[in-house]
Amino acid sequence: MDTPDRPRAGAAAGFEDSPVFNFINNLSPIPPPKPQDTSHNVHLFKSSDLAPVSSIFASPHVNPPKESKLLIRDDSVQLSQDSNSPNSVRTRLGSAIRLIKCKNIVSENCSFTCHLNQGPIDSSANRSNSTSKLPQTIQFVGDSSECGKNQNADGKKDLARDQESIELEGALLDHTGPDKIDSSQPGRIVHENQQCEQQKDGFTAYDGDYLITHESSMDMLRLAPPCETDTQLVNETLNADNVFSGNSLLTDGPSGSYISNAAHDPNLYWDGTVEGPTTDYTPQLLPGACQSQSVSNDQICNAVEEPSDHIPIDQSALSQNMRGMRRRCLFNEKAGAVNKAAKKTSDRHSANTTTPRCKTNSGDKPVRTPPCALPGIGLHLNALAPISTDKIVPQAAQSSINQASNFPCAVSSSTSEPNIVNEDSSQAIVVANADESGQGSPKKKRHKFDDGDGTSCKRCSCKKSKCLKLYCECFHAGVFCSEPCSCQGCLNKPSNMEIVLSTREQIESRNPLAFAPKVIRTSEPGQESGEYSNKTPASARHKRGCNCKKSSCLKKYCECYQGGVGCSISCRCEGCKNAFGRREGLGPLSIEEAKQGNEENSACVKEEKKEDDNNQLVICPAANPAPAENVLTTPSAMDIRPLASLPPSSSKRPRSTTKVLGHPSRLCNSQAPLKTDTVLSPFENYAEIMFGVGTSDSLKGGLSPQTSVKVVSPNKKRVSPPRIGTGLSPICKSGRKLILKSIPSFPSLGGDVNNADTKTTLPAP
DNA sequence: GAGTTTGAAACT
DNA sequence: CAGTTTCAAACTC
Repeated sequence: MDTPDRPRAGAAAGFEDSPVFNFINNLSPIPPPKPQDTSHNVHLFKSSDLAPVSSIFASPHVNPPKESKLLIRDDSVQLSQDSNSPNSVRTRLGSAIRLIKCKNIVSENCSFTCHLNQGPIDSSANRSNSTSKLPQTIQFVGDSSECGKNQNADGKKDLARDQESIELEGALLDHTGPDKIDSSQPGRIVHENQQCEQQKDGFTAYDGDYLITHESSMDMLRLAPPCETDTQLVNETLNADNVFSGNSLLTDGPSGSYISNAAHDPNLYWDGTVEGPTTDYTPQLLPGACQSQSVSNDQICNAVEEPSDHIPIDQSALSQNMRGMRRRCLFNEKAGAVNKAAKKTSDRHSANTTTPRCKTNSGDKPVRTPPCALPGIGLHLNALAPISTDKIVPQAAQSSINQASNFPCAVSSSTSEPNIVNEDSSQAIVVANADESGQGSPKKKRHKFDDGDGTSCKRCSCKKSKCLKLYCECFHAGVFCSEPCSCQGCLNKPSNMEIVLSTREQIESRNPLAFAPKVIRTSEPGQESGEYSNKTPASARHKRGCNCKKSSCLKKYCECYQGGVGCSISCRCEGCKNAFGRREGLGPLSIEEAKQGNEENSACVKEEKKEDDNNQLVICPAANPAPAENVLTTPSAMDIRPLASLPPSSSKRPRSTTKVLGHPSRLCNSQAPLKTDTVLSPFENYAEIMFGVGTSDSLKGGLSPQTSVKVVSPNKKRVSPPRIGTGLSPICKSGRKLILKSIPSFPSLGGDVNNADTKTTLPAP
């Protein structure tokens, strides 16, 4: 390909002249020696495997439970200079970090030419000549008209379109170790501008990377077999820094692992796997040589699981990769099913690649993939299962937010801060994948996937609301719907970000508290277990109180009960028997009463048994509706409630280790006017998805319970928590939200002066 | 799994 | 703001 201007690694230059090199150049790619390894790989653009573009577009990336972790491989992502570009948007969906050049994503003519090198080059070189295949060329020609939409003169992009573009790009760019083409070779995508040199370490040896460059001068991406046309490409694959012996270059690495280095030029590396429509790609910026290294999950898996398959790994090269390796390994470990899951998912994906997974009918459930969490949106996501707060890629999120919010993309690439891929989110996704096999009823899924994390998919089953109303838990929670959802005609997808955001704004305008968490509770397990002496957690609070009539606040119909908090003055319930605390001077429930109430839920009984004697102290937090002051000043009172007393099967919100969204009590409202402490931004979770759930360094330390205490001081001295833009309280989510200030929301709530402290660089709306 | 109940959300 | 309708989750069978 046409990359005359690309700098070449010095080593590569010298190597170029070597006879071996020439020989290699003359060699045709050979198919991967070990097809069985392909199970870990995703199909690469086989034309048959390629889903319709629409399908690709249709697949959101948030909360993608089905997305194999192979897709989540951007262990290290760094902002490049490109990220500074207004056009550059990094989104983090699910665990994947995506650097997106919005503008350049799709070329004007929207055509992609992909040259796929199917065969790895055998390091032994001698054997390479046997079964060579010609590189496949795949061209995608999109609707130019639509493509044009992406590039509005005013710079405003159709968000959805961008999303599509992103996804499309991701799909195209994601290189894969296609099972069919090259099982072991995760392709490598290189942004056209990249002058970076990509190389594979000896460990991966395989040089069958797929280089994708923009075909057009601007935006086109091309997959080209490095060995094919031009020796330059091969040379590029050689990294001066790396010990890249000619042999290694030729070495066929079954694992197909590769590491791309941007030794010379901070350029974008589009590093991802292509897996049909759901493929998640991970563009990576490699600002520094050898600093950014990415190892695909499957590669790692292979390395870990199937060492025997690998050619002896060059230690030095391996060492370079160790970080990524370890991380991924750790990831795998956490995943529990780890490698197995990975394999399964990989296999599944492989199988899936041949089948269009997206349904176009509104009635049909579109295939969703993170941030969810995720994740995918994943993100989330969907994904996004338990996302650790400490590992996030805020920049990406910011970019996403900006884009979504029509904010000027002002992502600062200056962020030297290494973007840490949210391993946990990845993990979550993996777990989700593992669970994927057990797709049962929505309820089962709900419980199964429910991590209690507000960022995880709520597994809604909306039919008429299109998941754009508060009826939809996902929407309400601020997460994109994802695979586990059984909703119909869902519009709560990253691809519809504009709609989603606008709808949210609309709802918010009607009711600023609409998206406020129903219950806010500390996420500290210890706190919930009555460990309140030192750690006074943020109290569970009522947002607005329930209005129960028949349930007597003893069932999950009752928000309060569901949130594991007692009813408060703000409630309008009748015959309140809330085990967690009755409304209005009803006085604390006796243990018996509480138990009785809990026992109405069978699940609750078990937990009741777990309660220790301390329960008596704990049970009635809200029972005595303390004066507002008390509530504010003695937040711990409500927190005292034993974990056991939580609504048992309240699989969704109340979880010991997870934050519970709750109602800011009226008291809170009155006194602390819901200023952020009690209200989460409606966009918060979306932001989390995109941001990767709050992850500022400050947060990495994790907000200790003490932090929460600071926010709501028992001394009545209110320490304004860093208010995150939209009423985001550190209390709410263990400090995961600090980065969300940029998110426009809750204007009414925004009285907090702390807003000025926005950590994000995004301009407020 | 289908139908019912429930209460929040949305609507008027 | 109150009353009604709509909606989806929770619940029951």
